[in-house]
Amino acid sequence: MRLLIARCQVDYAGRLTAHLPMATRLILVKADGSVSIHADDRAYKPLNWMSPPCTVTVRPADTVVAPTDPAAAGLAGEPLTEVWEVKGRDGDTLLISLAEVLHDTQHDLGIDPGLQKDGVEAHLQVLLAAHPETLGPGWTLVRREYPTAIGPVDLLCRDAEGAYVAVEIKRRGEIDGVEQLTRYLDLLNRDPLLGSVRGMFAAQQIKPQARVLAGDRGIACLTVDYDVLRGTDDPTARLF
Amino acid sequence: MRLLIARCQVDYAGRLTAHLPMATRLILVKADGSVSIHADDRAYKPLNWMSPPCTVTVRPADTVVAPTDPAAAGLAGEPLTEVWEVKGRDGDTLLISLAEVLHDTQHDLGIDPGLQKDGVEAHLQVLLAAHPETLGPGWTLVRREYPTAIGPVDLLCRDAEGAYVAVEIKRRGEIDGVEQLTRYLDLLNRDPLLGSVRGMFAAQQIKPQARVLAGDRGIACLTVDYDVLRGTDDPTARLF
DNA sequence: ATATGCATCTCGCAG
DNA sequence: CTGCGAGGTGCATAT
Repeated sequence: MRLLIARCQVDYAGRLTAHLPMATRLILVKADGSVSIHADDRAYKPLNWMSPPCTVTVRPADTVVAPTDPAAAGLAGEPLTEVWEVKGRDGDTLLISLAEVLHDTQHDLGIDPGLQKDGVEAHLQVLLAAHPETLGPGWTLVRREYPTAIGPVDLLCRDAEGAYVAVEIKRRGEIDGVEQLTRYLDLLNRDPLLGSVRGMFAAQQIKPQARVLAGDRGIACLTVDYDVLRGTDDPTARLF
Repeated sequence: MRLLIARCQVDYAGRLTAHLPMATRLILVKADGSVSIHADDRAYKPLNWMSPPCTVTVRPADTVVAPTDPAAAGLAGEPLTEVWEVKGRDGDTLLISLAEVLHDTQHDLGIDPGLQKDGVEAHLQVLLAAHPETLGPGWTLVRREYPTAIGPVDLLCRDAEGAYVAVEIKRRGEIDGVEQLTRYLDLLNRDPLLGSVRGMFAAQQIKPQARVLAGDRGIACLTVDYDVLRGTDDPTARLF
């Protein structure tokens, strides 16, 4: 990993065109060849970047600064040291015009062992599939990821009376999740083998608007307490 | 901006729990107080991060390594130098356990002048508004951002026969865009002044599923060639 | 390979 | 402040 602190101007041309005026920024060049440019704020998003795979071509500034060169616009005579041309797989380009390099170091990090996650939607689905009685007394699971023409329903269950219920699971229940479940229900209710299929929207938190929309469409809502569900968890059913 | 290269272990607890085993990584501490941890690959996404506003508390390692401390798990006796506790506004925490600092520099970058963009959906809308005949022969524009109770329709047009057409514009046409247009059409068709309003879904690319759903609802689809449209563009209509 | 959906999404805008 | 949509979304998974 190479760390540069430099005065630079950046021009991106690809799915959009974007321009960063000359200023001091951090430039990260990683071992996979990717490049990103960071300002001194925002933890997550770089100002500009090029995802791997990409290639970096470095040229002395005087060979590229020409009247038609986009990098020449707005420089107002500030001398450049180098111009980097970063090319992505889709032909998009990042032109980094370096005026002054204040810091330049290289570091060998090795491969990262990677992130271990817990608590995402997949895990919620596993837990609810293992404990369908959480959804309603006497409920049983038909199957997880029940297939339809427009994608799988998270859970298909039967209630105590044997009627089918399609369950959509989200970490955060919002309006688009209700829309999604509605589409599934439209399809499932055309299947004569299932008969009438009800819907249930299960999430750790459900936003008021989503709850109203669900109610308007006859879809039941259930807020799930992840920690409680986890407490009833069979250790052999764990994802990790 | 502070740049650290360090052997570290990271534990996040918030909207999910996540764990990074001990390894050498880049730690970025920015002027706004935000913290991010990068591996030597991926241009865009950090392994872990804490968005501002957040606070960093640094403590000597021996004051925090206890049997119940999550940072103590898996360390197998590797000596720590410091433990950083980063707390976010929602009570989420990032625990960074530093074992060895290989590089530590500080840099003053100043505020960034910021990014200038061009070519997004707004521009497509401007271009189509200037050339409604692209949508259909003899079509005219009623107005951009035609207001409804649930938000503005991108374009309201009249076709050659004078009938109203609501146009939803996306860069990439997907299923939720069709849902959005459907909601607008439901409302517009209740307005007796407009009479029957048809729908058109215009995008640079339209996904098969979105096309099928649109067809099922009697909504026309149009794929727009941005470059061709741009070629016919009146320069005075440019956004920038 | 493409397509579909999730994300600690982030970010900006409007009500 | 919340909701909603856009993003050069990135990213993993299933097809």
